[in-house]
Amino acid sequence: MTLIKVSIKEIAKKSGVSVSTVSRVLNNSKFVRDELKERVLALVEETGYRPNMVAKGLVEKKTQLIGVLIPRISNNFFSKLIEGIEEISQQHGYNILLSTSYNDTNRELEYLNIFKERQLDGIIFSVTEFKEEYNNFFKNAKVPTVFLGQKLEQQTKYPYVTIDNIQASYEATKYLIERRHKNIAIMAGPESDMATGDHRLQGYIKALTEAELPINPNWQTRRYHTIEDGYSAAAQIMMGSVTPTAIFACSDQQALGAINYLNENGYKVPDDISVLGFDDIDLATVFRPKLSSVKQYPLEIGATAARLLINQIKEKPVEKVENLVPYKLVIRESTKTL
Amino acid sequence: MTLIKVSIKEIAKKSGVSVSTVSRVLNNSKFVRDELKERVLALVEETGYRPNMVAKGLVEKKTQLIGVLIPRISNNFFSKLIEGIEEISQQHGYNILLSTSYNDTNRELEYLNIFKERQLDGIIFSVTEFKEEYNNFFKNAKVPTVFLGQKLEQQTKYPYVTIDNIQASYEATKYLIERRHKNIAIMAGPESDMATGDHRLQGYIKALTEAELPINPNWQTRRYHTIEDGYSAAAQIMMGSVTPTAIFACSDQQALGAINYLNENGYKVPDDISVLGFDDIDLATVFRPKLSSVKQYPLEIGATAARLLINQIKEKPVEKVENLVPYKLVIRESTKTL
DNA sequence: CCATATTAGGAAAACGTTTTCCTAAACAAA
DNA sequence: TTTGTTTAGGAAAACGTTTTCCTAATATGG
Repeated sequence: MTLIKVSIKEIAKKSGVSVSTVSRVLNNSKFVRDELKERVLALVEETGYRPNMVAKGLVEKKTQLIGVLIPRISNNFFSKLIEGIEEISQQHGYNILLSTSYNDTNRELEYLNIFKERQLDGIIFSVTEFKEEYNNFFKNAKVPTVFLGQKLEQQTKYPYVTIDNIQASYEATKYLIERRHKNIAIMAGPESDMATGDHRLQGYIKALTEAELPINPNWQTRRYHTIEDGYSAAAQIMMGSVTPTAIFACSDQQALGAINYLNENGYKVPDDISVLGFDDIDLATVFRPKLSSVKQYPLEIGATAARLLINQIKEKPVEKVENLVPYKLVIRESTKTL
Repeated sequence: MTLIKVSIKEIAKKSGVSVSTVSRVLNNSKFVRDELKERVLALVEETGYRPNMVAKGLVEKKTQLIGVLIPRISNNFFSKLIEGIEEISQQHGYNILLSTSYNDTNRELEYLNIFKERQLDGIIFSVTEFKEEYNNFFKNAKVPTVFLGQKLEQQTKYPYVTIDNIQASYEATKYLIERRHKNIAIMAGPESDMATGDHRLQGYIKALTEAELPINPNWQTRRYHTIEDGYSAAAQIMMGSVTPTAIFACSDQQALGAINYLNENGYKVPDDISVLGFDDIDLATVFRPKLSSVKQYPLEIGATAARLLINQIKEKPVEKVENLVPYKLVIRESTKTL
């Protein structure tokens, strides 16, 4: 801010009191006569003076700033997450410094170092993959931190918030099984993504195993959560001689890509094949057929993370390391009973 | 950051040089002997020392931080915008402080004041409506600023970046006219939104006028850019005795809502009625019919804004106040020739 | 009325940097 | 030699706050 000339000194001089007194008035200490208080306040009003938070931060050793590190912002799940984080943070007087990594390790580490240099009060870090390099940072810098999506390996002291991906996927698969599907494919997240890759795959396998259904590796794909990858994953799955009657896509993006592929290749959804998505994006209900999906509440996840972080910053004890946010299976038109 | 103990003083003491020398080494001034330089650098490496940017900011009077104020982040247009801003900012060593206002004036002003207190180096402000209150702030604080979407009233000194909404809407409407549509409705943004409300409406009227087509107020709605509002706007438009053969929706959200309404009420898109959207969201191609739309490049808009802002911060002269980013009419399946 | 406790408010230190101002050494020029 | 000019690097000021440490004045208790 180039031209914020007025400092606490001016206010002090013009109102004929000391700098300390102005500070006391501003931080409403009770030990100031009403007369002086009014004189100071009048000048603050008149000049439009606002305390310099950089200076304040330097002496108080806190910046009221929290760093949010996510893979990318233009993914609606993450932007809702941010919305939740921002809302709670703002209520508690914190602002957020936004950083996106595109899952690039160097960029992640770079931002973590920037967070350190900038003396941020806390970090919310969305991790998709265990990377050795993280541990090094968190071992040295004792910053209040909340992880999103999953915990960091061996990092038991920091809380994390996520949905129970294994259980959610288990329930979703079980739902399909209960609707008499026996040949169920899964389109999981990429290998690098533990939560939406490994974990959801685990839940799927658990449900199939429990129901004593065969597990067919040809019906498992690991791809990115994009429409294109959903499309190609569906193509791969439908290539075999035996085709599944249901596909469980681990994101709505993939589900939509899959439905596109299926429609283009003469399969009717859900008559020939059911498709179940994950996330329940806003647009799930405007598609035809309306998409069945495992609904997540990213706003709630973000808000929870922010609350946990602020508690840590205020040095309240960490109550729970694992914080699970609910999810909900929403059945619409893209799945049917066999 | 609670436990970043090591400061420049420690480094100075341990390496047996003065604080000034350490600072000089860190900012690679040439007037330091190689021997000392190496000693200092070794200690920096060993201790993992990182300069405190808060202190640095205080003396240098710059924070390397830019404030971004947008209506909401969970709208894909804005999150892409941020992506563009972040990319450029990061390349130039700036971080971004993210603030969302939900178009609430008080919240906007609150954030502007926070930007001031935090001594931000610059502001990118997405404005949808002219509000008197803004001028007051920008009159007093001479901060580098770039406006997004449109200029601030009478605020000629600050650059703004946007697409030419009037022209884009004019061309879109003209396209429909050329396809022999004579009865064309428009679903514009809310009254409060100049750019996607007023401006696009103006372009539409201009095209109709030029083609000497009648302008029917019953075929103009002003609603929010949501699926629901698109749905109800379509309902309103289709209520009259004469129905249009084409609807120009000023957002894809509204277009999708409209298509939903139309489908549910027995109209086929595009056979009975054409629908043209705006924005060209990622999902435009996965809908059936694939959505025709006026494509915007929010990433480019964000990047441009960031570049303009950084130029201002570096005190380069403002070259152009109005900065127009291209758009493109993308015709797919939801519009057809009569 | 005196001793003591409380209150009001100023001076100055502290926060962690950069930068200005010096001084001393080294070197070049006369 | 002497003088002047670079160069290297330390001491200290400055940035704008909060907070600690004082001191003086006032209030309280016996």
